[in-house]
Amino acid sequence: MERVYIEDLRKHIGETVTVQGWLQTLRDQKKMQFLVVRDLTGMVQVVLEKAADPELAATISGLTQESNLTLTGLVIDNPIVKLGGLEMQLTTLKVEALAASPLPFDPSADTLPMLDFRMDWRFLDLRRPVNALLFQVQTTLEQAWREYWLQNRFVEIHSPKLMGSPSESGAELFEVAYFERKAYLAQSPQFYKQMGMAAGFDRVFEIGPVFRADPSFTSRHMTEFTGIDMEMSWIESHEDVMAFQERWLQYAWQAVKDRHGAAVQELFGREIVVPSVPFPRITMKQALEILKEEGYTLPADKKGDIDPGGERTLADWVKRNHDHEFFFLTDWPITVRPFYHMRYEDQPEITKSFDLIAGGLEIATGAQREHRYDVLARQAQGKGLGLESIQFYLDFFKYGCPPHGGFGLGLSRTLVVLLGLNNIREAVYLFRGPNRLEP
RNA sequence: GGGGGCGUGGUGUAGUGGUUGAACAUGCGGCCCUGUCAAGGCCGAGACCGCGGGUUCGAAUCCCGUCGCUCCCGCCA
Repeated sequence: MERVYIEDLRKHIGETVTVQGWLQTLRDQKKMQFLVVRDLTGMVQVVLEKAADPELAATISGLTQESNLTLTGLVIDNPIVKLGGLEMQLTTLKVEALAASPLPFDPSADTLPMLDFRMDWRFLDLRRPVNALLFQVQTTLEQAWREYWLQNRFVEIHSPKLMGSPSESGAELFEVAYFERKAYLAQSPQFYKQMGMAAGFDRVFEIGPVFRADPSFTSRHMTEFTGIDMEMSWIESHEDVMAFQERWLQYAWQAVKDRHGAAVQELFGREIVVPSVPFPRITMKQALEILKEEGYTLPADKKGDIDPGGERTLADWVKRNHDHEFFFLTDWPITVRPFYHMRYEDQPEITKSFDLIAGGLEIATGAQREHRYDVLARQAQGKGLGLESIQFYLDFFKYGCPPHGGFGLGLSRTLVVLLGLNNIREAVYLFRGPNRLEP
């Protein structure tokens, strides 16, 4: 018999159907047995009058919580049942897998173990409906982004994650044994997505893993995460990139609201607010003035950078003055930006760059790139980089590469902001950090 | 890499020097009751209080070390 999803049971009142799922609760009474079965779409009460089938009743008595069941029975409307006002009268049951007991923890309990313990048993943690929803939201996000890219003539690329030489800085790269020599895990597809511009692809995007060997112990860092990267040609400035990004984000927020708005409200207690465009833009110069007015003192050694506390203060200011959850922080000084960011002709100390701050969290960084070979080489040297190690990259710009720019955005950080989570480890399938390589 | 906090039955917590034979909730096992529904009732098993050392007549409780977790800063997505 074909499987019916629990959320569709009401369409089958009076029919005998099969559902498959997990035993969440068993109430084994003297004459009756009640099973609460959960699948990805919901929960249903299944009943058996023990006298009607003593053998089946005995099987049910031996079931453990979270066992996998295939159940067939008659769906009946029953307003007395608190769970959806219907129930299934069991006729046959197949135990697909009996769960060991006791469980390390009960995924349906009110009080949850601490995050680190749940990560040890992530597959149990992911059985919680709230987590199933989180990954459905993630799927919708990625689909919407892809739709928007495809509507705008983007091409998807998959760049290598093994690299022969430390490229940008070298400090934050993982080293791996590669036959007789060393290789490095890519900490960004930056160079390779720019190659797509030199290749004449005009616009490319990539969704892929990114590795950072930073020993960071915070609620927003991981050593491996999924990067959302794009690059577009023939732009006039980083403003074109921001204008694209805000509409691209707006489109995805709308898709999540349309498809999961009600569920997110119910399980995360959060309303999805589709942001208006354009997002507010604040230059670094303005930001420093705002922080001064707000009475926020930056640490002395910031060299024109803004710390997370400053970013949150600015986010509050934007919320108050523009009623917006997002803002672009633009025009960063060259001291805190990589060599490939383009600089203003009339302000050589300032880059045509931006960060996107959402809910006080930095979720993306972008810029117009320097596409002129000579200027790029000079800027690299100015940063103290040896040209030999990046010659393959510089070559991209030697034989005609159009003006271009792009951004990199963190997938899990975006989910943190979208769903109002307090730790990035809640937002990722399996967390990787300095002390976490398992499971 | 720097700083703060925490570490008690499976899980979440209480207890901060002596009526502690370490408590409570939940989970687990057994029994009872019941068309139940976050079910209810009774009984039971389960921790030598992360680990090592020290102070003290006496340490889960104080001190030192160590390991683990966590948050903040730095760095970034």
